[in-house]
Amino acid sequence: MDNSHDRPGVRDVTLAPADERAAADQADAFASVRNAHESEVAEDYVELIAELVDSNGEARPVDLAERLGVKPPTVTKNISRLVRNGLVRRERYRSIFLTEKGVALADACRRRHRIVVATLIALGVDSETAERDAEGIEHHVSDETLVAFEQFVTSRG
Amino acid sequence: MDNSHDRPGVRDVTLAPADERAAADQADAFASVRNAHESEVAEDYVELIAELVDSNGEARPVDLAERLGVKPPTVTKNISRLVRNGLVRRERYRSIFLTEKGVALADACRRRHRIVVATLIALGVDSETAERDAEGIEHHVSDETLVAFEQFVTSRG
DNA sequence: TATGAAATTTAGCCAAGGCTAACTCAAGGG
DNA sequence: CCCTTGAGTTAGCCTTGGCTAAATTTCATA
Ligand SMILES: [Mn+2]
Ligand SMILES: [Mn+2]
Ligand SMILES: [Mn+2]
Ligand SMILES: [Mn+2]
Repeated sequence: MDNSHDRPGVRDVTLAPADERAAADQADAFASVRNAHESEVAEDYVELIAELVDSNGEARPVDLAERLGVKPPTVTKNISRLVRNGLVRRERYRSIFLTEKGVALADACRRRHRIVVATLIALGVDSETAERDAEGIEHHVSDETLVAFEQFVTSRG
Repeated sequence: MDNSHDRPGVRDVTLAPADERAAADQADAFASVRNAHESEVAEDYVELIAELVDSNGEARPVDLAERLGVKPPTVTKNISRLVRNGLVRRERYRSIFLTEKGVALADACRRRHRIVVATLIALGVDSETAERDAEGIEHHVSDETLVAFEQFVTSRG
């Protein structure tokens, strides 16, 4: 299929690698998703810790576990990773608090969460479903897409 | 802390269970996300297998690996799970094909994928970013949200 | 202040989904 | 017809993030 006349200036040479390019782009997209997965737990935890600190003055593992729908040992294990990554501070058998880095991440996540929920609602999704879907969607919304969402929700009262 | 008797209006009766309700809803949302994660690989694989069969007449593990950005042994292992779940058919050292169940899932996933991409583009996201973000977002879009997306993209030419 | 309940952590299990190294198989060219 | 080469698989490793059971610690209160 010779379509070199379709795009003057673009030679057939581009055709063979076009497939490879597409494959590479697709691989990149999948890699991005896998990458996002690695940050998901961290993001949800710091977001939730920030919420609990705001409303309760502290974030207890037992409350995190209840809100996340997991068992306390799971929280302990995941918190250890957050400590390793410098996102939270912990004293044994006591509550958990965010480091500065953790606060920064939490703020960004909360903002993104709100914008995603607002966008879904603006698109006609009911608020319960919006909240539920947003919890997963948020982690895959790039900065650029977030800007588009923001534009959309603000540009309509 | 038993304050069940000093109730000047709403405070105690509604607040205590309201919190639990909110916590339970939140836990449900997180559980949904974890659940979606378990289907993600299956969805991406059958979607990709369908695409490869359409364009190449067959889906070879080596091509799946290239498109997914993973190594061949990873594909082999994941395909084994898909076989276990009745989504694909395989003869050793040969190509992979979808079962009826796999075709059904692939069709649904491809449709959803297209709608999510179209929605992002309609919201002003450029098509590369839309494609990239959609690869992750799609798995967290509920049926109801998908309907809203569909409405949105069709109701604007 | 002693004790028991609740919270937290530890230990040890599991499945998913990545990887590399090494092996097996299929197929085409010489 | 063999042999090389590339595709596919197997074996075995790792991390993540779930779980249960059991140990440990804190804290309220009797
Ligand atoms: Mn989330
Ligand atoms: Mn969130
Ligand atoms: Mn996907
Ligand atoms: Mn997809």
